[in-house]
Order: sequence, then C-alpha cells, then structure tokens
Amino acid sequence: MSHNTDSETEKLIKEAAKKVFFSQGKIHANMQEIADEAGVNRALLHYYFRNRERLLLVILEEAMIDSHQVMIKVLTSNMSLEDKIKSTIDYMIDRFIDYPYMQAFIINEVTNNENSRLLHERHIAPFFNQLLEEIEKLIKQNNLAHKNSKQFLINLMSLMHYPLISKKIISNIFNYSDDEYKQFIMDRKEIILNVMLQRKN
Amino acid sequence: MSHNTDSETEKLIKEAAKKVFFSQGKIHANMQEIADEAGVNRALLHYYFRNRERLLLVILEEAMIDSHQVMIKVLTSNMSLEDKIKSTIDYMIDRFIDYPYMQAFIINEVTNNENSRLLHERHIAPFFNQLLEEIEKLIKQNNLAHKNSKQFLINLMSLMHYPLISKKIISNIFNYSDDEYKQFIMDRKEIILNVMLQRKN
Amino acid sequence: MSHNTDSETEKLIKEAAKKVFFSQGKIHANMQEIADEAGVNRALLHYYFRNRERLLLVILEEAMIDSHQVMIKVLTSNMSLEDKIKSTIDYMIDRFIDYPYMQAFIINEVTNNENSRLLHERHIAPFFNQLLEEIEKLIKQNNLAHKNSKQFLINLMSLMHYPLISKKIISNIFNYSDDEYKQFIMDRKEIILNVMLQRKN
Amino acid sequence: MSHNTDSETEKLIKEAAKKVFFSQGKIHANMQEIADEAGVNRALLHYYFRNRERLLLVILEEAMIDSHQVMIKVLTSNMSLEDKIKSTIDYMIDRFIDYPYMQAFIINEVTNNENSRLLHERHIAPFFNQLLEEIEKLIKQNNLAHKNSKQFLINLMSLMHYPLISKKIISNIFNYSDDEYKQFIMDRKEIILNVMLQRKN
DNA sequence: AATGAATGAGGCTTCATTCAT
DNA sequence: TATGAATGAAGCCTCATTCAT
Repeated sequence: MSHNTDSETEKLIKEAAKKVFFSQGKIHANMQEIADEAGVNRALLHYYFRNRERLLLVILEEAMIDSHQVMIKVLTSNMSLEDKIKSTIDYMIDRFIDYPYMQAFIINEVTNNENSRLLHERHIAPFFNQLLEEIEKLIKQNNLAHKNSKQFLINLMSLMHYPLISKKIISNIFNYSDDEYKQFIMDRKEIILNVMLQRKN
Repeated sequence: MSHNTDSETEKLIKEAAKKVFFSQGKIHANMQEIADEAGVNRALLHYYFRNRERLLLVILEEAMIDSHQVMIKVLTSNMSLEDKIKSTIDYMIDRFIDYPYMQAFIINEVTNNENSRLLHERHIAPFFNQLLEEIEKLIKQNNLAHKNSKQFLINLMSLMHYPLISKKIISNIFNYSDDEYKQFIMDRKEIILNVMLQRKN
Repeated sequence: MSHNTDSETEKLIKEAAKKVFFSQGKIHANMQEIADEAGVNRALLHYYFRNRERLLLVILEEAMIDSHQVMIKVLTSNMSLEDKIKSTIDYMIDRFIDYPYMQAFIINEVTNNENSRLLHERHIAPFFNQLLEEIEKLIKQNNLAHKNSKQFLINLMSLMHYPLISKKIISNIFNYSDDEYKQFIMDRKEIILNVMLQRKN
Repeated sequence: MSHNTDSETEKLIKEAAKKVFFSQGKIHANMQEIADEAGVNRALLHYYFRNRERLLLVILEEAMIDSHQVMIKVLTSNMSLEDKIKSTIDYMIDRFIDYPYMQAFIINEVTNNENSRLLHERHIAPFFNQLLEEIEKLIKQNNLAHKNSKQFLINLMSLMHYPLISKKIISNIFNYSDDEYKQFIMDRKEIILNVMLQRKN
C-alpha cells in the first residue's frame, strides 16, 4: 500500500477492524483478516496497537464513545423528551445501519472481557442512569406500559439494536436483499417511536 | 466421571456445550473448555461429534428446535392470538432465562457459518412465515403501530431476546445482582405483552 | 518416532534439551532445535512442559541437583577433607565432561532469570555455606594461599568449570582434536588437586 | 540525544552494546535494548553496522584486542616472568571488573559463531602460543604442579575469568552486595598470584 | 546522520484433530 | 467407550532489517 503519513495508518487499521467486526460481524476474525482488510502487513497492527486485545479495546472504546455522542447530542438539546427519543432513534439508525454488528461486538466484549466491562462501566453506564428520572415522568404522565424507566430504556435499546444484530436472521426469514433489509430498518424509525410512546396508527 | 451407558455421554457433552455457550456466553470457547465442563477427555468430543463444527451444529439445531417447540405448543392451540402471544412470551422467558446467550449463539452462527444459515432457513424461517397472516389481522383490527406483521414479529423478538443477550450489559448499567436481573426479566413478561399490544397501564 | 509409554517421552525431551544446551552449548537454541534433537513434534514440548521457560527451569533444576548429588556423595563420606576434594574433582570431571556447557547454562540462567536465581538460592547456595568451616581449618593447617574458604571454593570451581566452558576456546588455541581436548581435561584431575592443595611436583 | 559529529555516535553505540553484553551480561539482548542503552533509534545501529552480527563481531574484536593489549603491555616488558604474571593479573582484574561478562560473551561467540572463532584464532591463539616456552621453564625451575605450560595458562585464565563470569552466582551464594563482591575480586589479585606460583602464606 | 514507518521471517504457543491402546 | 499421547496448522507476537524522508 502507499505509505501514509502521521497516524493515517493507525486510522486505516482501526477502520479495517471496525469493518470486519462491526460491518461484517466476523466476531472470530484474526489479525490477518484485519491486516488484509487494511491492506497492510500483519506486524504493523502490533506496531500500532501492541497486541490484539488492545486493538479491540481501542475500537470498542471508540464504538462506545460513538454511541454516547449520538445520544449526548440529542439529549442535551432543548427538545421535549418525546422529540429527543425520536431524534435518538433516527440518528442511531442512520449512524449504525452500516455497522449492524457493533452492538453485538460490544455485548460480546462486555460479557467475556473484564477490561471491556470496565470500559462500559466508565463510558456508558453513568450516562444511562442520568436519563432515568426524566423518563420516569414521561411514563407516569402517559401511563405507559413500560412500567419504569429502566424497562423503558431496555425496551428502546432492544427495538433499536436487535434488528441490526439480526441482519442475517431477518434476511434469512423474509428472504430480503440488502436493499430490502435496509428499507425494513428505515421503516422502523417511525415504528419504534410509536411503539415506545404507545401511539396507535 | 461415572461411566454413562449408551448415549448418556453424548447428552452430557451436549449439555456441557450448551452451558458454556448458552449459559455462560463464552462464544470463543474451545473444545477443552467444553470437555472440562463435561468432565470428560477432550478426544471424546471428537469421538461423538467428529469435529468442532458438527458439535456446534448439533446444539444449534437443538436450540432452534427448542425455540420452535415452545412456539408450536402455543400457536397450534385454540387460544386467541393475544393469548398465544402472551403464552409465547411467558414460555419463552421461563425456558430461556437460564440460557440467556442462546439467541446470541444462533445469531452469530447464522451470521458466520453457511451450514448454520441453512439450518435456520430450514427450521425457523418457514415457521415464521406461517404466522404472518394471522398477525396481520390483529394489527389491522387494533390499529397497532407495528405497521405490518414482519415488523411486529421482529419487535416481539427484540423485546424478548435482546435483554437476555444483554445480561452483562444490563447488570453493569443498573448494578444488578443475578437475582435482581432475574426479577427484571420476569417483570418483562407483562410489560412485553402490553407494549406489543399497546395496552396502557 | 516410535511411541514411548509413560513419561519416557518427557525424559527424551529433557535429554534432548540437555544435549543442545549442555553438550553443544547452543545457548540461543529454540524449541524447534530441541524438538529436532528429540525427534518429536514441537508442540509436544509444550504438551509436557507448557512453555519454554518451564522446560529450561526443569533441566536447570536437574542440572543443579546433579551437581549437588556429586558433591553430597563425596562430602558426606568418612574421607579426609583432602580425599573429599580429590574425589569431588574426579567425579565432577567424569560426570560433566560430556556436558561441558552445563555450568555456562547455569551461570547464564542465574544471571538473567530471576526464577533461576531463586532455584540456585534454594538448591546450591546453602550447600556451599555448610562447607566453609571445614575448609577454613584446612587452609589454616596448611597455610594455604587461598586465604579463606570462600576464595578456596571459588578457586576450586574456577579450575574445574572454566576449562569445560572454554572447550572451543582451548581447542582453538591449542589446535586440539576432541580426543586431545578430552585428555587435556582428564590430566587436570591431578593438577587441580595439587594446585588447590599447593603440592609441588 | 545530542547530535554527535563524525563517528562519535558509532562509539556511543559500541559502548552501549558493551555495557549491555559485557557489564550486564544480557546475552540475549536485542537491537532495541542496545539502542535504548545508547539513546538512539534502532535503525541507526543498522546504519553504522549493517546488521546485528557485524555489530557483535566489532565489539567482540575490540574485546579481544583489549585483552591482548593488556597482556602485550606487560609481557613485552623487561620484568621477570613472575612479575609479568603478577602485572597481568593486576591489570586484567582492574580493567575488566566493570565488564565481568566480557569473557562469557567471547566464549559464547567463539562456541557458536564460526566468524567469531576465526577472529579468535587470528587475534588470541597465536599470542598464547608464544608464551608457552617461557612458562615451561618457570614450571620446571619451580617444580610447579601445573605440569605443563598449557595447563598453567588455562589455570591462570580460569582463576582470573571464572569469578567474573560468575558474579551473580557468587553474590547469590555468599549474599554479597556489589561492593562486597568487588572487594572479593580485588582480594584475588594476590591470591591468584600465590596460587599460581604455589607460594604459601 | 537520524528517525518513524513498514515488512518478512521466525519464534512461541494454542488448538482441533488423530492415533494407539 | 474412553483416554493420554502426538501432530499439523494456525494464531499471536517479536525482531532484525529495510524504506522513505
């Protein structure tokens, strides 16, 4: 490959790793596959990230920060909570439709790697907890069936993330092409909002 | 371990594999870890299942059939659709709360292994499709926000499976003990039903 | 290779490692060279010894015990100290002429590896210290030039071990064949004793 | 590091290499460790010495010449042989107490590397042989127990070099601090001379 | 002269799998 | 049926070396 200056190569490698893990869902991918995707020598991955775990931690942390950013941008705005939720769903799906397996990667890492769990505890957990109170009000005001804010949040996450993770499953069941799957996901922006807020058609 | 007769050992190994993959979520588990869990020699796994892929395919197929059975039992009954859905949720959660990562395993296998995808196509996909029509009616009768039966089904799956897959994530965010997590999931039986059918509190 | 029963293979590997390190002096030898010498697969070395360091520690410990044994056998006998020293020299040279680089291996390991140093501290150091007193008397009775027992011991070790370690150096300087070198070493049995006890011809 | 002119850097690198190999005894040291010691970039070592083997050969040759010089200076003087030997011991110990592992390095190189052996054959071997005759006389005149000049020389080398090589071993056995070890070595100047010439206290 | 980036070769180790019993 | 021993392939990582600047 052409010689990149500065830390362009570092970025290149991270993008390659994200493509492999987040886009393609190859959870067992080895260093060679990532190097191939980046078009660089395998040893270069160690040059920049020392070892496999660190590379994974780096892209994991960036993935967490990405998720975080999306939500921060929306939730710190002046919108009503309902609009915030709507925007979150819209942004989230737009941003991660190309990285359908990102959440699966996060789940797997947090489940199996203590360092990853700590990262999650630091980056994501506190953020969630600060939302709970506001959501609690929304539920009570509208007598929503989610019962409490924690269940509400998990329901929201479920409806957003699961269909991404399940790309192949969904395509397999409904015999979807990539485009049909993408449309199916895009349609969900409205659906998720209405289901979450329990609005009927 | 005590000498088992017949295919007791085969079952023992399968149970061990399920424990490792479905209960513990160790998606990268190797043959040794499964053998250790079963308390048998590593070579014995090959004796019964020839190779790693076949062992995984076997427990994958059983997992699919299990899911299938749960739904069949309910859906071929005389209940109303609403009761069917309620029963499905109840059964599903009761049956798989001890195998929280089963669905993650299925998703990963279907995503990364062609043979697994074919298995899914054969066992699960046709079953889903036969539900669509009945659900379509329900949606129209109640003006449900899910819009169409496919989205309805995916929403249902999302709300059932995602919180199981995310056991560690949820426990990490809300600082849950195992018991608290379990209660959180049990509470969802009612919540999922109400959210799906858009009933308010 | 033919399949050995029990821990024959383990011994085989240890012997191979000793040959490589102690006989041939290949201090940089890798696992492949040892496996080749043993005529077994490289992975088998890990099967028996887990990793390189452990294999080296095992043969190091055996080398230390060997040295120890040689001296114990002699020094706990009823002989006069002079006879003990004579016997030690004789045994030592007979035993280790085929392992000329054993002492170099020990020195290098103790110098560069903390675990090896601890092994030395446990196995060898205490043994030496228990000799000091007896030697002290000998020196005084004979007005020996070694001055004190510690210097005496180090002189003895120097005269025994250095010419073994320096096999190639000596052969190179004096243009010795293997047989001539061996004779040169054998001649030293008497010389070392006389030099140590300061007897003249 | 500050920019050195000319071959100052070359010297710097050689000194670093000598420190690592001769002072610290790190026989497995890699290029990075030497570069770190010198405070320069790893690639610079290749710029000056092309490859690892050449760098090692260069410092090996300088080490041999150093040893050589020490002996030449003494042995070509007008002193009596006894005084020459005394001076050699004194000089040798003074010069190499800071490079205790130099001789170990030489031995190892000559043992394992043909080019190093050739260097030794060229630089050191002829020098030794020219001493033999003179020593032979000394032995006969004094009925020394060394029996012949070759054994005499090897005994002298053993008593000089082995305690240096064994720095860690000796410190470990006698629980010596660095200063105590140094004193132990300094005391040997007199001892070695007396033992070699078989003078009693 | 000096360095950061990049690479190929090789070393250690793990692992699925097979063999022999 | 069950297992300890053995192997080949592959994975991670290190390292000497080279490249480009």
